[in-house]
Amino acid sequence: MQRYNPKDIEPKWQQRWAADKIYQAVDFDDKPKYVMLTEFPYPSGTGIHLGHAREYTYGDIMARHKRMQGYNVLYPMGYDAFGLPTENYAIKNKVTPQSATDTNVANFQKQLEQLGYSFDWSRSFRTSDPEYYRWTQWLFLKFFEAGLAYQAEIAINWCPFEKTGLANEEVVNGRHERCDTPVEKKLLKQWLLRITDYADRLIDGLQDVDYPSRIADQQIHWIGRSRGAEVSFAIDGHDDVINVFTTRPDTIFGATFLVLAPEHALVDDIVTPGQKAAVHTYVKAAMAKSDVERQDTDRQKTGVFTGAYARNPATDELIPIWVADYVLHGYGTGAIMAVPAHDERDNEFASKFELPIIPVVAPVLQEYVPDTTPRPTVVVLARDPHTDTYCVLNWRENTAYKPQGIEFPGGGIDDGEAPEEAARREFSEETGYTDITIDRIIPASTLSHYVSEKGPRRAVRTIVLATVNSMAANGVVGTEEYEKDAYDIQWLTKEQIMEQADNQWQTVARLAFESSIYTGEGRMVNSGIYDDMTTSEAREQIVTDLVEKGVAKERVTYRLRDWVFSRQHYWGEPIPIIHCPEHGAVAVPDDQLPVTLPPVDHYEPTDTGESPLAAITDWVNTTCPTCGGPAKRETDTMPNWAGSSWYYLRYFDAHNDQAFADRAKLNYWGAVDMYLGGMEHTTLHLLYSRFWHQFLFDQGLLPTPEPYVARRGQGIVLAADGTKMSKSKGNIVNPTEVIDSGYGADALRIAIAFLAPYDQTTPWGPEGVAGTYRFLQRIWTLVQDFDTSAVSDQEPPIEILRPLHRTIKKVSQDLQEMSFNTAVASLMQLVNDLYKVKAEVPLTDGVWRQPLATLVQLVAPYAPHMAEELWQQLGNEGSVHVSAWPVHEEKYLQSETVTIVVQVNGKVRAQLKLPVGQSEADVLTAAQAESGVQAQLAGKEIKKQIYIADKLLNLVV
RNA sequence: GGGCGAGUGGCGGAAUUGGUAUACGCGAUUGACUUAAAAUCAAUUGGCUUUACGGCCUUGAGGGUUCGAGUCCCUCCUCGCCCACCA
Repeated sequence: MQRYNPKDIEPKWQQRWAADKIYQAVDFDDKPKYVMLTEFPYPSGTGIHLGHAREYTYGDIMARHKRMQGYNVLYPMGYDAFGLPTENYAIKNKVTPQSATDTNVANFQKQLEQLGYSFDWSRSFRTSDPEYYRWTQWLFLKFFEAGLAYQAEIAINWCPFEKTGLANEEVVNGRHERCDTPVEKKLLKQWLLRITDYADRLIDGLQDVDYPSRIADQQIHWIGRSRGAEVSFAIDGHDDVINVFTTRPDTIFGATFLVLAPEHALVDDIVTPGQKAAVHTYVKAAMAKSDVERQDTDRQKTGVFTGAYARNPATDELIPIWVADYVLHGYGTGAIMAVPAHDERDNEFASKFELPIIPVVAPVLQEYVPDTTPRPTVVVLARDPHTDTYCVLNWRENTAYKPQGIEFPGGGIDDGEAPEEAARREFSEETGYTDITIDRIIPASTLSHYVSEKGPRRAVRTIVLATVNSMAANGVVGTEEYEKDAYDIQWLTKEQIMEQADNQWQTVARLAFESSIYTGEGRMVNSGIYDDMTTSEAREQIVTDLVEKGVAKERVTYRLRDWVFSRQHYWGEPIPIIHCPEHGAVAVPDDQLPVTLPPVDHYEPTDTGESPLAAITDWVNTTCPTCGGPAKRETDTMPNWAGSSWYYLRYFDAHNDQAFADRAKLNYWGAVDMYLGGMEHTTLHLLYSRFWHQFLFDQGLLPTPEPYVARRGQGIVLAADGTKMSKSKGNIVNPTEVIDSGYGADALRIAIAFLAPYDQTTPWGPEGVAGTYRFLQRIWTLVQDFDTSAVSDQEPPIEILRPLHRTIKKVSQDLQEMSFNTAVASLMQLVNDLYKVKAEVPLTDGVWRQPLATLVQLVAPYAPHMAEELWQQLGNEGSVHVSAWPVHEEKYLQSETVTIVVQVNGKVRAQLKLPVGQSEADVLTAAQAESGVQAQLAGKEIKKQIYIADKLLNLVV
């Protein structure tokens, strides 16, 4: 008998599999194809970590399962080798990036092979191979030819640490996502890709693919499509107009001022002489601020008046034009109409600079009666400062017009009366208190309907906040007949009010207490002919009317910006463009691709915003492909995301030197069937590669509109203490060390699979591997104890077949759902069951042969080395990894007896082991015979019984 | 501040989608083997209570629907991730 020693077994089979090429995918095979893709790694100097192992182990399990199910599986692997980390590593270690990449890739390769993954290594490549980036450059030129790659001098995000421009997607909270350096603005001539042209396609395409809603939602949100209107405001005494974008044209009657971004082109034109200095100072200061400073939402609003006015096209009133940095230059038109009553930012700004606030949308608090005349009313929230309580009327019982419970005092505003006067009058009439100070008025802030003696009526309520100065009261409580003795005056805290008030009064209280402004839907007030319309009706009608007047158009805007595609670094694909004084930017012709990186001594980035390539004059100076005259090469390189935007396509035809991939092979392999990767790439790599793919599809270069049929994101592996693994904390788990410590790759793979659901972030318990190693050993022992020479023509007993087939079913189902942890649990359960059976049926009996072989097949995707070894020991031909996946038979799952749970009043009182298919009456009789049930039924009458066949009987007494 | 997700033993986590809560593993305890330890095998392991049979409680907190709720509904608390002045 051999001991289970992974150190012997694992390298042996790794070599054998490579020699036999059993994992090589076959182009144009008759079997159905399946492309299992995991994100290729960046070959850093630190080697692979547990996060890589988790991703590739899941992918490998699925790939192996599909292969055994008879698919022509392509499970490829390569290296995303261009980019700053390698360049930095090379600078630090005084080597070239090329040789640093060679070293790191060799290290990665060794580690990945050690884990026994079934990659088809024959299709591997690095994005930094000239044979590969030749095609990255070729594809870039397709964008260039289509006008989707363009140069522009814009203020871009600049990372001062890595000395390069960045894409919008690489900036998180104003910092570079990779190195956490605060990002600066820098005016540079940049290459950009027009990803915004694909904004709609990138959203709509998500309907045809199987992505988790989390990922799809995040992409949709990132693209940020808003439908609204662009409205022109005429500048007073000026020929120009200011265009603003708004999603709420219904609120235009409440637009009391305009705000321009500091960068807005019209700022200089419209500023009045008196304001020139102030505006200039403000704009200069705003430009100098970093993104971190400008995006700090805790910061107070700042701004300055331009002295100019514009005419609100709805009200025809003149409204002031301000400049403020809370309006972003890059979004919409860089100018807004401010509606301080219904937008929190505008409200904050208006409050600070004392600009008028006019509410135009009122929330509808109660069932609404539109065909009655609205009646202006006040509602008074009067506070006693000594007790911090508010005065309410508590109605004693339901009357014809008032429900029982609390409300705030108040009533109708008489003709010619100001809201403030009405508030004083009503409050004193209803409560007897007379000495109050009015603090704040929230005009026309809610709409509701009520029933009076005159029938249903409608109230537009103005909320009045007041302070009670003295508790002296005149004793008059209610002047109307129906009010007399009908309510009590109470003083309640905010909390008590929120607890006791109905929805209507709660909303009133919330508006008053939180001074929150209403941003939701409702009905129009203070909006001329649009009054009483719902906000959505008004939205449509106002836009229609403004379009007719020629001052507005419907418009869609996006949060997404064009992709800044230039990097000022050495270690990337040179952008294949030649600048000619005569012909401008000219594409490098096909036959001159690739534009290779020149070997250089110094490739440190510069502070000037120029690539280090610019200093290599030999390389830079060239001739124009169009006229042959002297010209210069583009010296910027592509971002790290370029090579990874199409790499999966190259696996379909990795060594083609005539095309990025052969069309027939692209047609055969089609789209990636399952793409597993990290959540952090959702708005970067995943979005970028969908963009490239959609564009290439439109160019007729690809057969499918979307690159990935399905996408899943694996969770992060944390350190044992629940914190993130990091180099600085020294708590990184190295997969190689786990393997070398004696547990082997198989035990590690199962520990990963068993850890948690695949998409869950979870801590790594180092003891887990000890447990899975033990599990493997138990399987190993079963096969060692089996007499491999024993034969039997008998069918194995049902005690073996039932758990076996139950497990085949469960494991197959779980693999389908990627529930790897429960699949492993059920395999462990099976082994436990078999250990019990071996006491009855000795392992020397030949009936064990088939069940053991099946067990080995079931664990093969998880523990490929041990499974292969045992498969051979059991005398099977060929590799277990190309054997046919077992299929369960229902007949073995059926049992003659079932356990029926007996509940009394929903509590379990007994369990009955009964033959299948008993009648309800028989089950009841059997249940009543149980002592535990009898005790509960004693002296009681069964009122109701619920019976679920072969499962449960619940008696209600 | 907004969006999404999650709270189950000492720990990682199960639960057929409304029907025996705590599968499987780790850890712990005990026994067998051993001079001993490791390894292995066998057993116990949610809490309180009872000599025992048993009883009571338990899925973040509180309420609701139901014969029956970890699962559905409402209110609240906590944590994680993503986004964050996007008009």
